[in-house]
Amino acid sequence: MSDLASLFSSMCRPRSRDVAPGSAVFQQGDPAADLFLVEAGMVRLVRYTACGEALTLFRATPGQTFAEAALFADVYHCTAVADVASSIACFPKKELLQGLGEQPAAMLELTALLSRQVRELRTLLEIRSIRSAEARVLQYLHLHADARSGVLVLPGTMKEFALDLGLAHETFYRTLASLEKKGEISRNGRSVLVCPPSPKRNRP
Amino acid sequence: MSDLASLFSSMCRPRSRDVAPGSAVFQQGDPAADLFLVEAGMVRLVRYTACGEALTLFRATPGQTFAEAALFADVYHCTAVADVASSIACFPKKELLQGLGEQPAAMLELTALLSRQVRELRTLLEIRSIRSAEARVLQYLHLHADARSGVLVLPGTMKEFALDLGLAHETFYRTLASLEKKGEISRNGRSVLVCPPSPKRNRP
DNA sequence: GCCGGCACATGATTCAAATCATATTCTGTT
DNA sequence: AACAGAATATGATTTGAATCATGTGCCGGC
Repeated sequence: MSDLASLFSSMCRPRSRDVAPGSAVFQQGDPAADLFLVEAGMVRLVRYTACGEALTLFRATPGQTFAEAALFADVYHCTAVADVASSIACFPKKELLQGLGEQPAAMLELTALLSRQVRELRTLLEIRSIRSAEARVLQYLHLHADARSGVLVLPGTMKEFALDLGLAHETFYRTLASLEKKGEISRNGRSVLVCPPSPKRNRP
Repeated sequence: MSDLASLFSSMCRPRSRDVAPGSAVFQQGDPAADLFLVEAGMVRLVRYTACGEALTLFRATPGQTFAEAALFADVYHCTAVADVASSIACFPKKELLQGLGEQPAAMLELTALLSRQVRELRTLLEIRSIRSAEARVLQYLHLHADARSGVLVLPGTMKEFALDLGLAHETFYRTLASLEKKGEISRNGRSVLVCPPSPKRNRP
């Protein structure tokens, strides 16, 4: 989604690194030296509480960057572990900061990207507070479908997608089927057409 | 939370503006001219879909900024309405952009703030995907309580707080009571002490 | 000081989504 | 081509949070 990846790549050449399943990319408290991009596999960010419990904060999947906050911190504030064998690209923080300092345009672009991310995340949070599975899915579709055509091609697998929506995948399948039966959408595999007509009035 | 407010204030003097209940601060499609800070009341950001339905994207409460994305857009991408009489501060986008351009330090600070917001929002999303009310509340408390003392003073009313967690307020009251009975926490009004002992191992 | 409204609190009931189970299709691999 | 594994899909059952109801106590306005 976020094109932090290409922004980073434009400013420094990353090193590639393989991570064995179960091993850590970095530990909470380590000096923050690099930012990362998942190329394959999955990396989970966890924080350990005083109780010794592990709390998952974020799951980074291929194409996603993680530890962006390292740019502005001395040490990593959480631990990154790979549950499955993964491949990641490492961008040295120093080089990125230097690049940003020299290229105000890049800095501005980074700020714009982050700002867009904030907006997107807030939207996701708002969607998550919709109780009804049907309303939630419909809301998401409406917000993300192409405004003109009403078409949306679901990125990744539907299973992952359901997880992003905060639904069990079974519920997601059922909901899509139900929406299609009601004529709210029509589907063709991963491609969904959101039906525009029937203007309703609801102001929650 | 976010100190975008003070950053903005340091760079330009805002105009204050009162908004009548039910009226709009700006409309989707209007030229993006200002960023805003809620001083009193509440402003709701909504987007209208092709179907004519209104979708709430975000609720800004006193102290929160909204339409920050206006910095990087030509037009507002959503509509801002006040359901109750509200008072807002308006920061001209032009002045902010100029200020940021002249003060690289301020730009860097803005970037850091946004980066922190992204992290916080991701954490909230991760918390929201925890099904069990008890686990969800406990997770939140662990993440936000003071690391040393384990103390957390709930901001705002408990009702609002429950909403942030994505729970019905009744469920939140019950959950707190249940956690206290189990000895996981102890409470004194809005001040909660998270009990640190009993190290457990769970890696979801 | 009285009253209205709201936060706080808890009990009873409902209901929708999670879960468990099972089957089919698809995809990639040997 | 045969196979394993995973995604897709749907049915049956359970569960736990939402909802409805009701009550208490606190605070601000009159």
